[in-house]
Amino acid sequence: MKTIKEIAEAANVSTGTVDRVIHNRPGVSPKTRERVKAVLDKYNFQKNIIASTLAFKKELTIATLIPFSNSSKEFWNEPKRGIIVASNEIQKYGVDTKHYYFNQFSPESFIESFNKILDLNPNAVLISPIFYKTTIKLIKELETKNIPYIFINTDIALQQNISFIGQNSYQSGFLSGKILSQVLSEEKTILIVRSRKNIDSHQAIDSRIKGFIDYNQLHTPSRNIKHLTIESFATNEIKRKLTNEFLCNNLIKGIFVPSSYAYKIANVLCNLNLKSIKLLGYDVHKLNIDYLNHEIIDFLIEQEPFEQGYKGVKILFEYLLFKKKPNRTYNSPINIIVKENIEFVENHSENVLN
Amino acid sequence: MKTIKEIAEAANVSTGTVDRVIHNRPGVSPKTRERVKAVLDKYNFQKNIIASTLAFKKELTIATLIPFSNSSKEFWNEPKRGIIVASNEIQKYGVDTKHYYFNQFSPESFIESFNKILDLNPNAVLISPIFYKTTIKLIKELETKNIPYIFINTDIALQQNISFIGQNSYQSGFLSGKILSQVLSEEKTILIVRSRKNIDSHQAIDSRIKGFIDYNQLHTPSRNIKHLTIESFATNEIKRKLTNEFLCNNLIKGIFVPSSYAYKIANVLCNLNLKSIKLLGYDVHKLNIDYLNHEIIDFLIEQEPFEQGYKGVKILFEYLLFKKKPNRTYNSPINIIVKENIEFVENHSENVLN
DNA sequence: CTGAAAGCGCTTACAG
DNA sequence: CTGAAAGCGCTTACAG
Repeated sequence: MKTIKEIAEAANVSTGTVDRVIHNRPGVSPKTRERVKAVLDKYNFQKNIIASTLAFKKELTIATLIPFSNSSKEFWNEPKRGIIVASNEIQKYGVDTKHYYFNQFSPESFIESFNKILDLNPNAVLISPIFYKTTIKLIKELETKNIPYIFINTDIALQQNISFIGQNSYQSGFLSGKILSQVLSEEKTILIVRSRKNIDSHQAIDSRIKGFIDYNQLHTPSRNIKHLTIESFATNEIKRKLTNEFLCNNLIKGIFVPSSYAYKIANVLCNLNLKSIKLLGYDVHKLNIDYLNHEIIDFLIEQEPFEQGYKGVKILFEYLLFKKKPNRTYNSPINIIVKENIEFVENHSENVLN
Repeated sequence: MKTIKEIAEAANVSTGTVDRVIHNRPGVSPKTRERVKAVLDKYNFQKNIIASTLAFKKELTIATLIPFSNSSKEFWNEPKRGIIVASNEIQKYGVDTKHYYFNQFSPESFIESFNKILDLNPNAVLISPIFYKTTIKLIKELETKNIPYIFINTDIALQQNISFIGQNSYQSGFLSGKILSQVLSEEKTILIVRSRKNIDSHQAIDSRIKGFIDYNQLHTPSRNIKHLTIESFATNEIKRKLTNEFLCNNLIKGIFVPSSYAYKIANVLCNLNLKSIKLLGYDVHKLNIDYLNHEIIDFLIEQEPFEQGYKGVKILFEYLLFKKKPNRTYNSPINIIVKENIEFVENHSENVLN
């Protein structure tokens, strides 16, 4: 491995000039630039990143923006933990991180935090773009400022984000359709429960439902699928509406909840003593885990949210420091979690490297 | 963050002395040592690892020892890839890696490669200790030389390995029991197929079978479970023996293969036109994937083998450079893979960060 | 036992 | 446009 000094000697210039060429900085005559480039290429020069970060004193800053979680029981606590762990790792290499949060049910709070990031003027941004229209509008600011950004968890097509890390929602719904079809014969009815809140914000929910329905149309076409929309996830409302459903239709043997709120349904099923209903939901967090362990919730679909946060920060870090171009998409796995493997869900407990 | 220079000033010594104290090197009077330590503690000094690795020119070497894989289709190709990716990452920080392989059916080849590692005299070793007795014997050499080592994939209790990364085999068998029980009612017979080859080497296989049987005893106690042992995984032998089984016992509706060779059984099931048999095996590799996509294999249990190799190297790296003590055990997840989520298995395709 | 100084491979004012 | 030199924060011979 050649050093800058050796390159400089070979090209008959000073190390300062080599540095200018390597980083495409101005102040080098075209002729010299070409000569140095040729030597650089000849030896396939790779700069020593250790020496580089030691000498480079300007701090790099990465900003992150995800929904806040009130407690470790919630879904968003995992991406948050991934972000924090990655941040601690890259701190050693002189990269600073600032974390911003927003209320996942309030576009206004998203805007507010986003503006703080614009004021900070970081070198790169990680965003969970839950609000479609709001994001589209705000993201332009990053683009005019030439700040690279990455999306996690939710993707928004046609943006200039350098990468996306998250699950293929349609396919996860399709898989959910298969799982319930394996345990419920075709004459059993399945109920899909969603909330209005979700309708406004998460496109992911739509895709999950579409995948679920498509699976059934393909493989169990005669299955009856019913839909239930609730205003919120308030226990009373769920209880009343579910009771109605079961009175009208006692063929319902399975429930598909395409959001992280399966535990709310599970709670009501316990109440109504309907524990044999097969219940499939999304996301591994404390509230869901409790019902999974009692097999009120039978299946959870998991997407390694810790990894989404962790990988997102790491990708930005390598992009900034090593100019490493990431893939356009990193698909999170679609993991099937049941009582018997919940204990080993990645990074769920203290199973963390750093 | 204080620097060594600042600590030196505060303690009224030179930076060399501070360095000696930090690294517990000899040549410092007890009195001075205490004084410096006090200042170090007072400011909670953390050394700048960047500057440290730049100045530290002695190369660190990590050796790895896993079964070789002839092609990217085999299981061991994934831990190998994880090891390579991690090795490339830590190369930047001046850590060298040497990779050794052995034939997973030949203890002799294990010994041969192990001896090469002893000759190399590396700073740390990653091992997949497939052969119980052989490992026990050889590992002592590492201990007398005071070389730290880590196990991946297979654990051997009571050794001085600093960490183990792998799946809980018993629990994975228990989960397999549940999966087949969900899709096969209790009166259906299940066949467990294992090979002699495995009996000699893998304790993991025993644990998987035990877990599988325990689940059934607990939840479907009246289920009939049959055992079939084959000498090798030669197609002809499998075909003959399976034919016998199905002639004698046409209640067999499920097969549990507690190794990565489910594709060999799948091949024969295709031949015999017994595609409706539910077949569950282990490990995601090309040969199994093909049968999973055609739903001849219905389920595969996966353990994120890429991650085992990757994490193993990273843990040794952090142990050597930052003196970071790893957990005793990192449990690999027990992932359920079916046709509908195979595409998104972690790191399966080019879904890799580095 | 202790310190002064050179050096690791880059980056960055500064001078010309 | 270009180079000489100082400096990033450690580590390591070397001298005393």
